[in-house]
Amino acid sequence: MRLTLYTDYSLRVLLYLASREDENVTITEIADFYRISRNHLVKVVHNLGLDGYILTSRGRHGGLRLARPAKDILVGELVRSTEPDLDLLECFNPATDHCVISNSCSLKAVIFNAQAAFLEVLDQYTLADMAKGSHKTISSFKSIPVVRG
Amino acid sequence: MRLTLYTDYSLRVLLYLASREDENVTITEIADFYRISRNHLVKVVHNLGLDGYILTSRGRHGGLRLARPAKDILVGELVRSTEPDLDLLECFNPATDHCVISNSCSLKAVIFNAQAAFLEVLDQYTLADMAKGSHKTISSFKSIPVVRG
DNA sequence: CTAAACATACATCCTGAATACATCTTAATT
DNA sequence: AATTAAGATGTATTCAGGATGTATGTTTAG
Repeated sequence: MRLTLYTDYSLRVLLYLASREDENVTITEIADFYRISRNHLVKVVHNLGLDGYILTSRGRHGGLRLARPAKDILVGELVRSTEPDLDLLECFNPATDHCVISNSCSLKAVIFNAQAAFLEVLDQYTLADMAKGSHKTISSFKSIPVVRG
Repeated sequence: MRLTLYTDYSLRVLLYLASREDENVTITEIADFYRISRNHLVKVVHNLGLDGYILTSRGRHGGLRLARPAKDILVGELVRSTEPDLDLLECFNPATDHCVISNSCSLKAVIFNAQAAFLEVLDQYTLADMAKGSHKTISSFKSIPVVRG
């Protein structure tokens, strides 16, 4: 159970852009900052563009910027759109389901509920929340209050 | 973001055993019932034994049975012990963390919170809850009430 | 002693994520 | 018009880990 680097990078790109709202930032700058593969970032950025999260411009002085205000982008929304596979169990998808007790099994519903809770928490935070808190060290993971503004 | 078949099979084995409490059941019987790889199940079962979920006995008339009452086994507990990797982001684990902003990043905490919510839901269900409901078709995934007995 | 069961260690296959590479298109600058 | 700096796009390769298979050992009832 792990999110792909793809989703991780997507979040980081948006986080970076949020800290530079209304500026043009290049892929190279972001890759250098995080010290991650530029090649991989290229695709991440490309798809963020296709999904409408960022505006890209080619040519000299081109680059990226957020297409929407950071406070209007929910973390959960992004995760849903970048994570390639959200089927925690194969029976979530009729096309991949081979379980013989699938249609009388309560396990599926329970795991699905848990996933819904997971995404609900992510939907309580906006990109702006993240960017704001990004320079405050988190001392404990046990309980982080939801703060909006 | 998906659970391994390993976890899936672990849950199914326990579910099967719960429906046959205090009987000895063989790996072959379970593999045949679910029509899944017996070889894979062998390892699943072996580790369920090591983790104290089931009692195994060799030799003729050997087999498996639950080591504890089904009502005392939480789904969340099992998932935690069978899922090989619960690090949703690489920064969750200092050994794999390469993120340069890791110690000032609020993203980690948010994802961690979401995961906690996920596991909390799973902790609201026991194996007995699952087994009981296993012959009742779930009509909708949207909201399943927690029912205890 | 034998057959039926789990125990255990390797070996292999396969998928998909991660990464690299090459080429194209666009747009600002000169 | 040429150059250059940016993203767009498709293909290829690498690699890890999950899924599965094979073989052999060990235990125990009959």
